[in-house]
Order: sequence, then structure tokens, then C-alpha cells
Amino acid sequence: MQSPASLAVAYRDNGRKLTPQRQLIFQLMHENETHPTAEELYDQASAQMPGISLRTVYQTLNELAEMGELQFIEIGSGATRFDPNVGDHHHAVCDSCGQIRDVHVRGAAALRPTDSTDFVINEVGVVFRGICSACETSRRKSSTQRGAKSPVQQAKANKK
Amino acid sequence: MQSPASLAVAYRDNGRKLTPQRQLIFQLMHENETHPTAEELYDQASAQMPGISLRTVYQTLNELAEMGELQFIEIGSGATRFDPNVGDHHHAVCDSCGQIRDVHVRGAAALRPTDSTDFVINEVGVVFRGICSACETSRRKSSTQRGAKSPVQQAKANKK
DNA sequence: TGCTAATTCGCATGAATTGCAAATTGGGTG
DNA sequence: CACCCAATTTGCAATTCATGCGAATTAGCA
Repeated sequence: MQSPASLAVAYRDNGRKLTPQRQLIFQLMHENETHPTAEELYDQASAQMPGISLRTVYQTLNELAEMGELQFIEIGSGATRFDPNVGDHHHAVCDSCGQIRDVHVRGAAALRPTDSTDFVINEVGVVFRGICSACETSRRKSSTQRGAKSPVQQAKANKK
Repeated sequence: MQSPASLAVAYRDNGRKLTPQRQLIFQLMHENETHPTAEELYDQASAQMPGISLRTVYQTLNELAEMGELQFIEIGSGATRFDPNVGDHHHAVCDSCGQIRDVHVRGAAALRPTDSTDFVINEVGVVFRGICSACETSRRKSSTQRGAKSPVQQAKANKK
């Protein structure tokens, strides 16, 4: 369900057409480890297919999500990101550079609230916030800790 | 650091003024269990203080977050929500009605990725997605499971 | 090769949030 | 207690992210 070959099948099974735009976007998603936003993907797509519409990128990403071929990551501070990895995994977000990386967590799926037992759980997601090694290293200089913002605030501030 | 009394101190310590608007917003946040959005809070505030500006609500919420008096919840599908509970807790999101409730999870803070060990973790968040008991009950009728969207898609669809 | 429903595209629209500048005000000062 | 000024509040414009819609185009079957 991840290979381009089966993509055609997945589309046909849904009564949908396999257009060049859809193939390109699917391919770019899978070449990409960075959990891109729709705009980022649009930039990449435009390079290989000038004239492709941002509207189409949004539309295609939504379709792929509906078909279960990718998932949304919405960890605040800006645009929705897309993750072609639909398997069991979680995310680590760097509060400094905003990078999101896939991580695995033992026993995560078995987590349950100690309260709220009257809640049918379909999915458990774990998000780690912190500093990636790259940022940690390049941070050993200036930047005193004072006035530290909350992680989320920090992330928002970074994008400007 | 949660009582209105200490709020004045917290503000003064930051060289800030204790305005009626700030007091009202802080109070409304703490009377509220629903993790309101800025707009929702604005509606409530307007009822008690006609003329208060939406801009002020946004600004105050951002300030309170910076001061560590509340936190942002950004679980996709729409506007940022605000949580006056700054203690150790997590969230359960109903994919049907969108309600977010606070829950506690034993051992959550100790979770670590099995990979990505070169990442300094500051915070661990767990999000449960599923169906709250209220929705589960009122769902025992129509609504076949077919064509089920991803939880996030579902949430987005619901708000319209 | 032709047909037609599906798709693409671009522009307008909408929702959430922030920037900015003018008017107002909290709260220490003298 | 009146003053003063930096901090705040406001309202409106501007931004960002995303979707609605109609016209033009096209994939894929007959």
C-alpha cells in the first residue's frame, strides 16, 4: 500500500483517476523525510511540474489521507504537515528548529488514562518536545535560558 | 500561582499592569473546563464586559502562556485552545464531538523513544483519540462505519 | 476515436491570528 | 491627590493557511 504500483490500484478502487499530478505528489511525499507542509510540497512539485496548482496539492493530500495513504500531523505553530508513514510511530519535535522526526515508543499503544475510563480509544499518540542534537550543539554559545518561552510559544516564534 | 491573588503578583513581577480585562480573562479561563478557543472566551468576556476587544483576548492569552499560567492545546482541526491546567496531565479528544478532556496517564513522563536517543526531551505529551461515552451512546443508530475518515479528517469535517 | 465524469486550476472567500498606530489608562511620583 | 508616561486596549488592515466554486481540461472506458 506504499508502492507507486499499488497507488494506481488504490485510486482505481476508489473510482478515482491516476493523474500525473497525483503520481508526482505521492512520489514526493515518499522521497521526503521532513513531514512537509502543503506549501513545501507545492514548491517541490512546481520544480518538476511547472504550472501545477497549489489547490491540487491540497486536494490530493486530502484524498490520500482519506484513502489512508498518509496522515496529518498537526502539532501547532503553523501549517498542517503530512506524514507518509502510516505505521505505528510517534513524533519528536525540536522546539528550536521545528524539525519533526519519527520515533518509536515501546508500549505506547497500551497506554490508558487512569481516569476517564468511559472513553473508547481508537488511537494513542505521543509527542516529545525538546531539542535535537544539532540544535543542542550549536546552542552552546550565547542564548541564556532567561525568558524562556513555553515550547509551543518558542516554536511559533521560530517560524518568523 | 493559580489564584487571582497571585495573578496580580505574577503580573507585577513581569512589569505588567493588572487591568480589568486581564482579570476577567484569567477568571473565565479558570471557571471553564472546556478548553475554550480565543473566540469562545471572547464571547464569554463580552457578556460581562461589553466592548472588550477580541484583540485583547488574544493578547492576554499569549501573555498568560508566556508567564506559564496556561498552555496551548493545538490538536488540529481549527483554532488553538487554551488550558489553565499547567500541571502534569494529558488529553483525550473525541473524534465525534471534538470535546477535549484532561486525563492522567501513569508513567507518561518516563516514556522515551527507542530510537532517536540524541534528543533532549523537555516534555512528553499523550493524546488519546476516540469516542466519548456521550457520543458512543447517541451513535448506536444510523452512521455505518463505511467510509470512515481518519480521526483528524473526521474532526475537521465535524466543525462545519 | 469519442464521450463523460472526474480532475485540475485559479481566483475568490473564509477562518484564525497578528501588526500597527491612535486613544486610553494603571499606578508610581512629587 | 493631581500628573505623567509607559503599558494597554482597540479597531482595522494585513497575513497565513485552507477550502468553495465554476470553467476548462483530461483519464480511461466504450
